[in-house]
Amino acid sequence: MEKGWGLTLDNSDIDRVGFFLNKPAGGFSLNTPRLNQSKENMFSGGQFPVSLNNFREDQTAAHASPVGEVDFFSKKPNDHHHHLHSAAKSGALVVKKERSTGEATPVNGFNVNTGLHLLTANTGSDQSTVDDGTTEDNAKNELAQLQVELERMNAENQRLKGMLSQVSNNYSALQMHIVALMQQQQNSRTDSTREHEINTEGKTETKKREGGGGSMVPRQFLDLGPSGATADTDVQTQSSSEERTHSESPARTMELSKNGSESEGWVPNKVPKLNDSKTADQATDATMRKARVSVRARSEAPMITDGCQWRKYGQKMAKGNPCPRAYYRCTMAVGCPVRKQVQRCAEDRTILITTYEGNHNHPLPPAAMAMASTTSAAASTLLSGSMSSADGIMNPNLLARAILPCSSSFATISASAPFPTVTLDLTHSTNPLQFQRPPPQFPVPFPGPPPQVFGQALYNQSKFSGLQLSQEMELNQLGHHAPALQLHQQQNNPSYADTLSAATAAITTDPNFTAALAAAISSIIGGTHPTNSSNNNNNNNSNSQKTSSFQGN
DNA sequence: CGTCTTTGACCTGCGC
DNA sequence: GCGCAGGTCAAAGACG
Repeated sequence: MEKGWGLTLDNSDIDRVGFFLNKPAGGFSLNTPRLNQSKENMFSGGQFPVSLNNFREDQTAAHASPVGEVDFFSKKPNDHHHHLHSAAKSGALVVKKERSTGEATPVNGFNVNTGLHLLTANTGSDQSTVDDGTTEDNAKNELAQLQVELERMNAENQRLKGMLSQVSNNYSALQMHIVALMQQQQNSRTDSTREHEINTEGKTETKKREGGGGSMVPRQFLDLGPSGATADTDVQTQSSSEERTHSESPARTMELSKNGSESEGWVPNKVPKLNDSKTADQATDATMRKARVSVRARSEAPMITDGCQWRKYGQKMAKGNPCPRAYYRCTMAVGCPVRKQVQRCAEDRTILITTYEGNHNHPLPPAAMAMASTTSAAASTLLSGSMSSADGIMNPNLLARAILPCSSSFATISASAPFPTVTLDLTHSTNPLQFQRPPPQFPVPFPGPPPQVFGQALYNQSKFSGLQLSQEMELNQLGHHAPALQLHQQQNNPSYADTLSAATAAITTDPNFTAALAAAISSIIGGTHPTNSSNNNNNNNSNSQKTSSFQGN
């Protein structure tokens, strides 16, 4: 099994990345390194920057000096009066009114701040006439109330955090969907042109499209992933899929071989084990494995730890690379179709190229959730971005936009491969202009908002890549107002930019962080549906059974 | 003893 | 048809 890997992809890292880099949009500022269950972290995260921070400070002060507080009430009546009066002047009177009207104290910063003033605002010289006995009880009650409020706010904060995450997920999914729909619309307008392209590039493509559902090839994947697209897979497309696979392979493989970096990845040119005896369902299983996600990251370890259990089932010497290519399959469940290939880069052997394929058909531990959603999410989103035709293959640029709205410096779509492949390159230095890697085959502009972790971390770099203008333009085109807000935040808020810079530096210098980011990116590709694996499980349950013979070793 | 890795053999598709 | 390359299988060995 995996042991001693240098890269780890655990959820904590993902969360750290995600919240640190991405979440502040929408007024929230979840820049706490770890938003776990710690109350202090919860509040210091700044979700309620004014009221809660003050509240915590107040409470801390109250706890830190309880004696002084007691002395204040019992031994120094003058001061007592003085403080109470000051507090009343600064708003303590409101607290008393609230208590007099009921137990349900509204949670807002004003009230909390009022409590603070009660304890700290003692600079005045006025005398108070408030009753001592009731005041002491009130203070204790108030403290208890504040503690209750604190707990309640914690719960609320947790709930909001979850809601925010859900909203982010939904937003990403909707964004993908919009892009897909727009592309579909555009495809219908440029159908004739595309036909010409298809005839030019793929000698058998047109024939396949004519032959029974060939145009729906990408749609086959829609039920495989979590993108939320309607599951429209039918058996008709499966045969055509296989047919396409075989017929497209030569030209695309040759084209791919021209790209040095891409050729190092996993570029299969055939569907494994699809013979005549295979059923249509098995063909479906094969097609679901077409879309791939390739991650390039620097690591001295032989393999990145992504939370899943893998079993090595083969190793081969690939042409053009002195480093052997290792083949792994997921062993977390019998019949899980997910496989991955690990190979070191020929030019730079510190770079580890990990290519994932397929969807898990089993629940996954949290640590594996990020990378687990990679393949299925990439597959589904990748292909849902080109729903109605083979444009996902023929027009990789559009496809890339649908999948990875990010800088071309980090993500590329290899449409020359027989199957669409998302390549995430996380090996670059902090200076985005110093990319040693050969230019990506299909640059991926930044059409949409910086999605979650990936976006904000890379968006900063995309600025230097000269892509910002097009990004903004497409932002407007897509009507992504929230991302536009993020953009302005980034531009107008120096601290925000500093945060991004620091994050970028951390990402590019820390291998673990890079790996974590890779996992996060992979999750985001498909909208980061928490139930991704379970969805896939549902979608692939039949597959797992059908492929038992295929997997059964 | 069970699990995993290693590694040579085998299968398949493709180009010539 | 043959050779090449990618991918997979499965027996043998290693390991805990």
